[in-house]
Amino acid sequence: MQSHTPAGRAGRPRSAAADAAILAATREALVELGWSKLTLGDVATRAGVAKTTVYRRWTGKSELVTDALATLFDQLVLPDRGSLRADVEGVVLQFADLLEQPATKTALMAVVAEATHDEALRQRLREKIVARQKRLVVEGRRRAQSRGEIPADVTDPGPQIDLIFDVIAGAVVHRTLVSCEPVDADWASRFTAVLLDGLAAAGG
Amino acid sequence: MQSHTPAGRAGRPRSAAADAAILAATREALVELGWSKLTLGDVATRAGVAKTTVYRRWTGKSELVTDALATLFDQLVLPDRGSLRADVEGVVLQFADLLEQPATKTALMAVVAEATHDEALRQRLREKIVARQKRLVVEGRRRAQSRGEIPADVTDPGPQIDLIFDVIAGAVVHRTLVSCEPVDADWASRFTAVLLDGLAAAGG
DNA sequence: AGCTTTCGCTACGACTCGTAGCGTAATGCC
DNA sequence: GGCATTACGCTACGAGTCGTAGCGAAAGCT
Repeated sequence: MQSHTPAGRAGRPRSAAADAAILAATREALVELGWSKLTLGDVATRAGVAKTTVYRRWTGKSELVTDALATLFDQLVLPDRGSLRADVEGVVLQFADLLEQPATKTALMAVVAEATHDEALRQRLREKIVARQKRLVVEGRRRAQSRGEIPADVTDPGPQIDLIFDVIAGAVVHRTLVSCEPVDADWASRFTAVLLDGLAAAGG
Repeated sequence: MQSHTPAGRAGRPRSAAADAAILAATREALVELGWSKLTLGDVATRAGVAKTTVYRRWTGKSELVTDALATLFDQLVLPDRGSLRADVEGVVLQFADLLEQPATKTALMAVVAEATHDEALRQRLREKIVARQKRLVVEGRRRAQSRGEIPADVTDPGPQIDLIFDVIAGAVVHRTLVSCEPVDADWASRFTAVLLDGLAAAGG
């Protein structure tokens, strides 16, 4: 949200129900209208609140959509499927499912586009989406190490984690949204094989 | 362009100079204003033409920006650096340079975002960008085969070409625009190693 | 020449923008 | 309970953009 209710603040507090209604209305409007035709006035009407209530909490369309998008990405989890390979395939398919949702794909690309010339929005995107989802890579690595599938870290794992994250997320996004081809079980299997074999051979 | 001059058509032909001026003005406006603040009226003013002239050739902002974007992507070539590994690193760095240009990054993401809910625009994107750039992968493979670095095709190479294209383009785009980290020589080297070793081990 | 099409220009109604002002509702503090 | 404070819904506003229409003039094909 744009502003948490300051602790010990006098006066009527912001309605949490209004926050939720606005975010839900934003996701709904993204599906029906897409980014460019989405208006904050329309979102307010759908949410059953006044337009001014939306503007009191978010400074603009970009910020609102970013927060609505974050609620969608937080659906992602890393189910334990028993092996590194199966875990990666699982997260690839799960991410692809998320990108199949019209609200997700429209919002993600539009926010990234706006962020290219808006430093504050870039920061928001990093905090609420990138940093939160990178946890999946960290967790997957940790699990694979505890299973003995990959060696424990000897050097700083940061760069490798970044590389893996960009390759997985980038490839899935690109195939789904730019090439407009489906990410099915076969593609996920072939992609995972290339990634894991490449990491094993190249040594990170 | 939106409409080629029909052959053997009577009357005054469309000005090719106006086409070029409009596309150049669009690239310029994308840099300064980004997608959401770019208006066709402003583009017309910058190009030194009337607003109606723009609307006669392109049906909307998305189509115009897509064509302006295609002129930027057509800068990409595949220099022969002597080995598959060097060729891939070269194209990765070249693509990263292209995405450093403000006009490219803003336009690419915005067009993809609009394309998620516009089938005609998706088609235009595939024709003018995706299909044209996939040639780089095809050419790189052909060269590597003629050098004997990889075996000649036994099965249909189509799926592998698609996979390679999405992994390369996706990873570079994601690192540059979503993670907002630079694609330098070190990253390109590590990425290329993972990709090529993975393809060699996984066998496509 | 004569015909056809494009060009620049102006104007138009419709829409969205983000903000301001009002009276009312809901809460914390005393 | 009463009061100060803040959020809320509503209405209205000027500014800006949208995409289109109509006009006379310019430019090129046959």
